[in-house]
Amino acid sequence: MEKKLPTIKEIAKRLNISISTVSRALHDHHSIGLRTKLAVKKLAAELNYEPNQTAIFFKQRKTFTIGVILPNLREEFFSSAINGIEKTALDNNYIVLTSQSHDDLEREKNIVESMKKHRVDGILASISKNTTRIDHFEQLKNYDIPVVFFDRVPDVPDVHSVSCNLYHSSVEAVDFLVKKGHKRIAYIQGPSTLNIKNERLNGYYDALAKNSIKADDALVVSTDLSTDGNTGALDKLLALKKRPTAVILFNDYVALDVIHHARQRKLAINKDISFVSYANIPFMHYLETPPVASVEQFPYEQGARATELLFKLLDPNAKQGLPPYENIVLKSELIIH
Amino acid sequence: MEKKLPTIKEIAKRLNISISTVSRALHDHHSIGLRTKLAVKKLAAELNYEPNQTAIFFKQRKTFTIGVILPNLREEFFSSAINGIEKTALDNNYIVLTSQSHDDLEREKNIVESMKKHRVDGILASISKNTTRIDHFEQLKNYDIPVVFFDRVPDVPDVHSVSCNLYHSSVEAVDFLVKKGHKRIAYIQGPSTLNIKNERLNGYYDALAKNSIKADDALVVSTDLSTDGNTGALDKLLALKKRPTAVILFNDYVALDVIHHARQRKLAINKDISFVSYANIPFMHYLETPPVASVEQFPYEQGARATELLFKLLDPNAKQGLPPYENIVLKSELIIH
DNA sequence: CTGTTAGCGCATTCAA
DNA sequence: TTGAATGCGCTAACAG
Repeated sequence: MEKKLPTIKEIAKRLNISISTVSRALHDHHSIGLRTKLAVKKLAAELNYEPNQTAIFFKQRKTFTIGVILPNLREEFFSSAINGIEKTALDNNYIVLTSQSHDDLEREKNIVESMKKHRVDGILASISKNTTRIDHFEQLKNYDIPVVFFDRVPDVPDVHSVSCNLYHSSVEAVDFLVKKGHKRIAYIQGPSTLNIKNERLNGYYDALAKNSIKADDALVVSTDLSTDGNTGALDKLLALKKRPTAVILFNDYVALDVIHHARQRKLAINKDISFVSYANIPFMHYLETPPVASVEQFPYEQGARATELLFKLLDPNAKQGLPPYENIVLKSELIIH
Repeated sequence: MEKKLPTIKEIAKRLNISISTVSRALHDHHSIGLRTKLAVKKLAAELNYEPNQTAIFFKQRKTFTIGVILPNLREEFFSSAINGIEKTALDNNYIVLTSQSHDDLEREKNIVESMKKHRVDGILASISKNTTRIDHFEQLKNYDIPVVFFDRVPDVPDVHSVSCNLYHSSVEAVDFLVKKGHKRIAYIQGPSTLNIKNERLNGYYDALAKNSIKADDALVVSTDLSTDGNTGALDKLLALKKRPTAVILFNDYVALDVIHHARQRKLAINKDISFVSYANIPFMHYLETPPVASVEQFPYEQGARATELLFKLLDPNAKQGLPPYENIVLKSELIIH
């Protein structure tokens, strides 16, 4: 039942010329007779000829495909990043193979293997929260598959990356809250693996010091980003004799759970307690009581920049002049709502 | 700088046997000597041999890749669908190429072309709201690329599809509101292209009749799904002398805008006005005043079922017994919150 | 049980 | 300006 698609061979036969002539004609090779060229193109159009990309991929050792590995697509942060990636990729005639790790390291490894098998030309990755070692990415060097990490980047020197520096916004966040009159400012941090550089927490501590507020270790709690972890973290803070009046949250998804939970515990949000968060996803605006401020991390730009960097790495000409490892750092912004 | 990966040729040379013997050994072909087989496998392991998939794709005329075309990934509805698709695909050793049409027909066409070029084995699609003709999908028949539509399916008979019948839930939704005491029940419908079968509206009208409520055309308004369209539709209803006390909304994304807008207009939600919606995305639970009920459309299952159907179409053995066009219809469920 | 051969569709080097 | 020949890595039909 196989349909037989036209090939250059077919065209060559019909025109009684050689395969290579057809190939050249279709590629507008300089040394080709106008007559034959036109004839070839005409017949090609008639036959509805289209080159078999799999053959070309095979021959060129390129698939014009980039793989994207990220924790999940459910979070608007990552779907925005995908938009930036897709845009840049499509502009370069590349196509995007996306796969979700669901924050599972084993899955992440499988995806890498699968993408390697499929011979993607390069990979963009935002690592899972359980990824501490990146051997599965490192091995790709043996296959000439460059990797650019974005947003969730591993804390090692010898990788390419695009990320957002959250330090200054973290300072601003505390400043903002202090200016609003808050003195007991808590902080709910994420898993340590995503926090290695600790920009958020360092900013938090530095800003407290700057504002002459004594840091209180009881005010810093952790979540594993699960709903239980998120609400549990809030509960811990609410159990303190001296409750915080403001809480800085690891990101907007933590914020969703925490704000929801605070409502259920009958707290008057923005009165009893105020929240600041990270990510600034548009969705939050639908909440009746969104965080009073959120740190914009520019997912679209991160995705786009990471893709551009990957293309630079993929370009054999430009490759020479590149520094061994490029680490692009965007500046986050505190957005007051 | 090209790294040279080991090939079966290389293995053959080193072992002084033929290429085909190596190939067979690696595939556990039955007629192969145990000694040679082990030797081959041993060397293959040592050399870190991995078959070049692009060569195999080329030879087998298969890429083990399925393309997914959908309006966007931002909506949790579609990212859930992707999860169902990814799961099923990965279980079958397929990989998923996803692309967003952003509800733009031209883009959708480009994606189809691009996927065709990349020789995906099959395509899953949820069409854009501007897609009225599906020639760009139809032509894929000439390339033996089967297409299965899901959720947003074109209203033509000769396609494979998986969708969710919303009629009964629509009736239930009205019944539910009537039972709650509502008599003026409005309906905000989506673009006509996504509404061809009109299951929502038919259910609405039938249920009104069943409950002896006279339908009022002024209570049925439309949105193009943009934020302005959504809020404008509500405004139209609020401008009526006799305002509705309940509104059924095309989907949860319309609901987000409408509920937000209603709040801004100082309406007491669930008191002045109540909402019922479609999609039942988990995100809505974070709202302080989510719709009182929502119709579950099972995106994950739709994705999974559509993928299974696609694999059936891809399977040359099973293909024989298939009906020419399969249209799987799931039953939606009204979920009371 | 193993080797030989051909070919998938195309690009490309070498000859003419 | 064109053609012939080669090979990319692998599978499989055929032959021994």
